[in-house]
Amino acid sequence: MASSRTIGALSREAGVGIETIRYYERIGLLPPPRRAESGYRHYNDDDIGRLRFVKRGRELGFSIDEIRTLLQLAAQPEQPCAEADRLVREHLAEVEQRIADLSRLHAELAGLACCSERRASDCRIIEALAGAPLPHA
Amino acid sequence: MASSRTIGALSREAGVGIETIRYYERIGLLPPPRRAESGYRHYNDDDIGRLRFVKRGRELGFSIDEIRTLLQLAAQPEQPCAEADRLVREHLAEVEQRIADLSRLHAELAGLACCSERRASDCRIIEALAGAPLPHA
DNA sequence: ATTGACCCTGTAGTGGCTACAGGGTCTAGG
DNA sequence: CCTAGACCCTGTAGCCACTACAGGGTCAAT
Repeated sequence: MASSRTIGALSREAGVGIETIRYYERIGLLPPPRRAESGYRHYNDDDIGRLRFVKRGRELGFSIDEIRTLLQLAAQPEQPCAEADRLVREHLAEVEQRIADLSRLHAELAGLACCSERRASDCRIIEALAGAPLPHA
Repeated sequence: MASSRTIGALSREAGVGIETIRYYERIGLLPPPRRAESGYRHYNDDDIGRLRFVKRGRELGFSIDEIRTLLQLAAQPEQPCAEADRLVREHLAEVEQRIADLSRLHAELAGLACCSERRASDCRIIEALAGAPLPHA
């Protein structure tokens, strides 16, 4: 019930690296925690919650700035959350775009991987990169 | 037939930014070109080819170091191209992994975007980030 | 008293560009 | 011949989100 922990314990509990936690504090994403006389940081349960929120946001692909906004929204429970919704939709569109890009990429790469036995002069990979005809065998 | 162009012309022909071309030269990805007395860089047709090769490689998602390797392979036409093939297959696996990751992400985000009219205190987005129960409505 | 795990600050590096600042050069029009 | 404006040069710093030190201090157990 002490609910006070050093940065190492917080790191393990939240699954976020120590250096990353200090970085988040430096950029103002996490508030400066209480300090012991030694100068050691000490975190309480709210701090874990906040850090987990940040971690989850990063896993969902939000930028630090977007997470900053989401944290502010979370702290104002009376405000409507249209802003959060907008962020999510925007992000969703970006993810869809990236999936589409990667799928095209995948098709292109899949068409290349097949020439281990040839010499580089005939290599379809090299040809494709060089912009050679590549008449589809 | 002069086949000599300044960096600006090369930039337009290859579709690569001027600053990026100078950056590629600085890191040794492109060889230093001939210089006019004024100090201006002048590029020939081989240089466009090489730069286009690099551009295409980047578009296919290869790292600068991978492109360095591919360029070396392309310059040794008698070598078998197993190495190029390995690079492509490795890269293909990474792309597949990223598509899978993004697809999971997409599903998660899609499940969140739907609460514009609520207040932040009930917002499923905020809840999901905070690790709240989220009992699926 | 010592060991070793932990913590501190501050700085520099990563990748792949991109954006200046502060200058020099070249060319077309007047 | 002069000037405006487009182009080029070098060198450095910034971007994102960390990550990795270096060089020190603290704490708990033995």
